Amino acid sequence: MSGSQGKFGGRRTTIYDIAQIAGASPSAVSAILNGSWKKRRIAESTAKRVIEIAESEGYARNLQASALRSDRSNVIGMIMPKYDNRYFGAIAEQFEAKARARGLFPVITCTERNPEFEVAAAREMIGYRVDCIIATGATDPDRITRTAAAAGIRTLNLDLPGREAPSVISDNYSGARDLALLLLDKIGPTRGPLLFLGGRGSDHNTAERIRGVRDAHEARGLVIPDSHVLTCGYASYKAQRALDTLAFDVPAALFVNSTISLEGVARWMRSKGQTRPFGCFDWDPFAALLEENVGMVKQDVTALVSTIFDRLDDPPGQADVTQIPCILCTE
Amino acid sequence: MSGSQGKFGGRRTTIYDIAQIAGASPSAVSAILNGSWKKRRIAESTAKRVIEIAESEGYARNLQASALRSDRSNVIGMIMPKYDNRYFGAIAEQFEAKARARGLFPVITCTERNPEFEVAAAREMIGYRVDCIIATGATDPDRITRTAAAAGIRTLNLDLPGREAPSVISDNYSGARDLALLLLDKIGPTRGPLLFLGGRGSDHNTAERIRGVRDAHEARGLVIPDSHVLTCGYASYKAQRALDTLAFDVPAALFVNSTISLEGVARWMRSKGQTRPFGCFDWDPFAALLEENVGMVKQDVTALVSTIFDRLDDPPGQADVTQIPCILCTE
DNA sequence: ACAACATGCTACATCGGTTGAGCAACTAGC
DNA sequence: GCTAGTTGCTCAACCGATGTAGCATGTTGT
Repeated sequence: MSGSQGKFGGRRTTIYDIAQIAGASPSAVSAILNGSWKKRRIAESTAKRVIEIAESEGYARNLQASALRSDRSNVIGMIMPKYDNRYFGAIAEQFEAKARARGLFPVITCTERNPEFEVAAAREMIGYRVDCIIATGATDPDRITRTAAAAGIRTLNLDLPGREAPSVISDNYSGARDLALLLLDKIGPTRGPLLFLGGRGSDHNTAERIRGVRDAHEARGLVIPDSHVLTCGYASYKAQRALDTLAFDVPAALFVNSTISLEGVARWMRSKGQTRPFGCFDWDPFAALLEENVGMVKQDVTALVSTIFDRLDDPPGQADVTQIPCILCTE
Repeated sequence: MSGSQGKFGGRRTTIYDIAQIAGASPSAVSAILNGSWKKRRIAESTAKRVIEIAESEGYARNLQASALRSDRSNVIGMIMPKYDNRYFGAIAEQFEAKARARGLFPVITCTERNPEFEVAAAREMIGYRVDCIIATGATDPDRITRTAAAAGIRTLNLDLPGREAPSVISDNYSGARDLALLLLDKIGPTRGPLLFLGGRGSDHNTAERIRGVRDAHEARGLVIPDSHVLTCGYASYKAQRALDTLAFDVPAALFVNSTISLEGVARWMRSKGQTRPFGCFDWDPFAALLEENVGMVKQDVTALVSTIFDRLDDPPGQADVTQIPCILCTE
């Protein structure tokens, strides 16, 4: 009853098998089963017969062979850093849904924020002759673009921009400025400046968010000193350690650059018995419920992903950046 | 500067191109570039020369062609329900890491807990001739197994067991029993029974967890009536609605069957201004920090995934179930 | 000097679809 | 009756990599 079926994989059904059974030629069967039969003037009766046989034989088209011959794999690849937060999880789900809706097979691979893995993953995808690669939150998107371009494969950047391919990203500046204003107004003008925590100083989004936070301070007649900008990386333990080893008192409120860093902040608050109102540039349903939460900036994943799929159609050779507004979630 | 490289994909380099440049035959180049050249008596000098040319030409082996010819795709597929929680996110990451460590290319696809999508995804993977499919948390794993078996592809079940392929799952019974005992002891014997909330009554894991919760009650001289077992599904709004429309007072403590359901519980507590200690069979770093949290059962993802990869090696035709102990996280 | 063997390669059929070219058979038009 | 056009199919050359069978050489043994 188990592990039955043709012993060792008992050779899969091919178009030749079906052609034989149907008394037709392999070409006809191929055309019928890939849908191009109407253009090839094949009688509807033949098509019906072949389709029925294919179904009853459990035929599954060999997509490797198909892609090899037609030079269109119908696979779309996505490279992303992690699956461990709601933002990237939501992107993955949306990406799959949208890809399928377009008749493409989605392949996602996660590269742990390691530029070497990013290029390795791109190479692998090139090997499978994907039609397009979307680099999400890539550390070095342009390197991916160049690697892929050498094989004639186009790339698009999501979440973090590159200079050599079109990018779709959030409006980090405005989102961060609005959240910082909210925080500053919450604690009152005399208790600033905020502490900015998390992310990489070298990455575009973090830089833009810092700019937003800076301008928010200025708008309230404050200045955020460099000592208050801790771009300690994304890992949660790094944020916790940064707070633990801070040379001055932890400021009255925190601007946290991702939920991952926020994990470290929350652990710091627990372990020290301290508490600070915070805002976070990122969203998580449970983090939103924490007492100390003042507001979270949720990136508009649906808009980001549908915009990137729109870009899929337009001619290659561009490298513009599209910014999508964020959603500020308070309470 | 952008979109350069051979106009429209300017034909990718093949072994024939390299053979020509190196003054060797395509067979030699093939053998050299796929590593089998040592067995094929090819001079090291030739190998070095070819490898250098391949590198400088940016050669990427066409894995479609390779798989077609050799009938080994080196692709391993995973079907999973969602990416929207830490459990599945962690499984995805571990799966990718382990697959890569074995030289396999991981492909994950998410099916929204829809049995039709599950089979469609399996078919697609069969089309790509994956070497193996791992069905994670599948609604109907046996249907996937049968579909794949018809094409000579083996499957393994993770998280939810099937009857027709080997399964690796958590020890749901013990985990749930321990957590229920913790909750009952927390609120004291007179304030039971608990309310069990979330999941599908039809799924094996939920049934086992209910059995554990039942036995925990019994061990404390209590009985949990059927009215207190609300398997309302996984979506968070369903849990919230179930609490909103409860015909009796919400019990003193809640046993929540997943973090997704817990989102609904947390929202209910906020919206009603009510509060209840809860335990959750699932783990999330922020949920763990909620005031009302008594304990969370964390499934041992590392053990689950490495065990499933061990099963990959043993002979087909089995359908045993391996249970992995859970980790109870308190505080 | 010649068999016996090792060394380093090449030729070619093959995997399973795809697709342009082309061929019968039949119908319509004049 | 003959050409032109349509319909319904088949032929065969691919796509790029793989691996078996085999063919020149060079080396050793007697």
